[in-house]
Amino acid sequence: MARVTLQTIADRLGVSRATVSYAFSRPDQLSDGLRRRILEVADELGYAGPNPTARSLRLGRAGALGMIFSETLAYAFADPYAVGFFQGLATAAEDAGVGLCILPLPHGDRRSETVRDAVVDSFCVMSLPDGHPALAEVFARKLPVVMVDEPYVPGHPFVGTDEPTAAATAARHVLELGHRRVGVAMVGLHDDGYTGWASQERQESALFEAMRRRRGGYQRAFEEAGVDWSGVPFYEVARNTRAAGKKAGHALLGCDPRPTAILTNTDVLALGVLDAASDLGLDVPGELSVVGFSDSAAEDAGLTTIRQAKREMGEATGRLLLSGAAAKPERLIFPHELIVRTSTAPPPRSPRR
Amino acid sequence: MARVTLQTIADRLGVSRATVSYAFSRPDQLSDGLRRRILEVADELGYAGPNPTARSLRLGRAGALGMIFSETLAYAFADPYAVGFFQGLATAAEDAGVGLCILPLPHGDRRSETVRDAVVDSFCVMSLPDGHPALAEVFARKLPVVMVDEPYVPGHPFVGTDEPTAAATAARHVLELGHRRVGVAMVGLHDDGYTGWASQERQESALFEAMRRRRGGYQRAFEEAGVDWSGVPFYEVARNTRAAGKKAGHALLGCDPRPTAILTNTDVLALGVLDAASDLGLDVPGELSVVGFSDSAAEDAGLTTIRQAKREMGEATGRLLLSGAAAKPERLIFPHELIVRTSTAPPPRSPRR
DNA sequence: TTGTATGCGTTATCAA
DNA sequence: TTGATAACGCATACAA
Repeated sequence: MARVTLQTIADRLGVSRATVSYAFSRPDQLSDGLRRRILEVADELGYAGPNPTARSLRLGRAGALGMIFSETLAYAFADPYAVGFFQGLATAAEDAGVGLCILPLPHGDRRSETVRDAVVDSFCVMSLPDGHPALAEVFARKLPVVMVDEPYVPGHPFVGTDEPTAAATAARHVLELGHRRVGVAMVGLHDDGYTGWASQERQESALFEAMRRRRGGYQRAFEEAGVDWSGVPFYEVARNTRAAGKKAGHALLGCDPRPTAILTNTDVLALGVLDAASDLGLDVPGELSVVGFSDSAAEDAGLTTIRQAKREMGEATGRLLLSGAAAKPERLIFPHELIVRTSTAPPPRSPRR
Repeated sequence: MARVTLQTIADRLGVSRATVSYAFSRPDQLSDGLRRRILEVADELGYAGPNPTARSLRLGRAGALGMIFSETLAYAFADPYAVGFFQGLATAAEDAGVGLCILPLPHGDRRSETVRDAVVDSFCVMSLPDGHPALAEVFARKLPVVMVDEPYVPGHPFVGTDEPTAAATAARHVLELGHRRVGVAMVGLHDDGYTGWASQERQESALFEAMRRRRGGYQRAFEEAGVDWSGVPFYEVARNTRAAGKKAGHALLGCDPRPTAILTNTDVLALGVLDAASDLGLDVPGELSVVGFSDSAAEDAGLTTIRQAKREMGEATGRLLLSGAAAKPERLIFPHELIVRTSTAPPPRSPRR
């Protein structure tokens, strides 16, 4: 009973392969009695049902949507923004009755052909740095692709946020509250593992387009408000974790003069900054204002943040891919919204030193 | 340029299909010049590379691991326990260089053949209620399967927690603190959407094995402590959300006499109970102790809980499936641990009424 | 180093 | 209602 196929069953019953196929895939094309007999024998022989791969080959469809992240999967699933997006994407897949295939990319010197070998009908590519080799592999497959957040490839469908405007909104919020000594903590600019102060040049040459533009939004808001951007302490961290945020917070709060407000490009980082403030006994928002980004972990902590429609973005991406509309190079920019909670307030009148 | 295959390229160059195949899959079997020419023509013709489905059929492997939940995917991704498990599973898939294919199950009257059609080499089945039809569909595929948490199917590999003991540990904790008026809030016993008080009979007939056993652990601890279980108010909710936990909290805290401690079977529910306590102006843990489960959302809130090794469980499941060891009916029970934080304390001396 | 032939397990077409 | 045949696109044993 090594391998039982349609043919095995056909032979056993003295009918043709096609007939057996009908018994499984087109029940209405067969007399009831014969069908029952076929199913019976199939069961008896331990037939596992029509082989999905063969079926897929014949039918020309995989029944699955491929999803690609730049980071390790453990990291991706630890990111509330990504998980939120995921919820939406999964919902779309669910509605269409197709699988959602998460494709790990090789990291370090590990080798892997997942993109080349993935049995999928389309790809969702999220947050890949400029020039990442996986992007070329994806395009080589000549399947529908939707890019999410970054990179934007002209001529291809894209789903994302108006990064500069969203970031500027966050920055303007603290500037309008009256803050003039503002620090910035960002993650996801480069993928070289660097954590520390980032020069203007390093900021501008960020590998990840979305974060690069987000940073540009901060700068623009400062310039429009007539606040000197070059004096803004800018701390970059390598990983989007609370611990990294705390480290950034301590670095920034150690500046002289100490910032009265800190902008971060993720909520997770912002939580870490709050930890640092707490370590130093600083009152938030009395002595320090903190702004997050994406509203993915902000509510309980009372964090002011920029809300993004992560779930809707995921769902839209899925529908684009599954409806075949991904053929057209649509560009879907989802709205964002400043959510003011209790982590921001005007700066103290005479700040402690 | 409808469809370009190996044959198209072979014809164009006047070589055989096999030669072209070699150019892609066995570069060493070919002269460098010919290989380059082939690749060139392939590029020119817009060849997308060897068709993964055909390749998969020929090779007899899919290069993907299938994953099944009982809930909608949006719900699964909102559950921190599931996401934690996922991190581990994804890590294993990543290490093995295979895809992780999430397979939505049909819900409501929706029809879907995802399990039957999934191009995967094995299945991970998580938290399916007893008798769920998807389980039969999975077994019909005759592929390696690992069940996680529930149901346990004798003769098949299983990864889970010692539910009764873990639950008893949680219950014993509050009993040993001196609580005698304890309420219980649980989710995931049935899938009929019911929210409200649950009779003893309804508790015992819970559809989900893990939660049924977890509840049994609570009861056992009470009986061993000589506390009357039948007097324990037991509130059941349909969804694992903070809002549902809050509702349960209000119901339980409305009892007379009011419980001085509440056990919940998820952290998310416990957070909701804390919300309810806050609504009523109850001090935690001064006037009310709360215990969660799984340590998935507990830390910030200072919640006492049972820590489960979700990520390790996911990784172990993946390795079982990917190493081929899933052939043996291994039964991996992962350790749990009571984490005491600041949501539990002895009951008040003379509790308010 | 390259070509030939065959099989992987289905399903669709068309004829009986 | 059922059967024969031809794809689907590829990889491999074997021969040249």
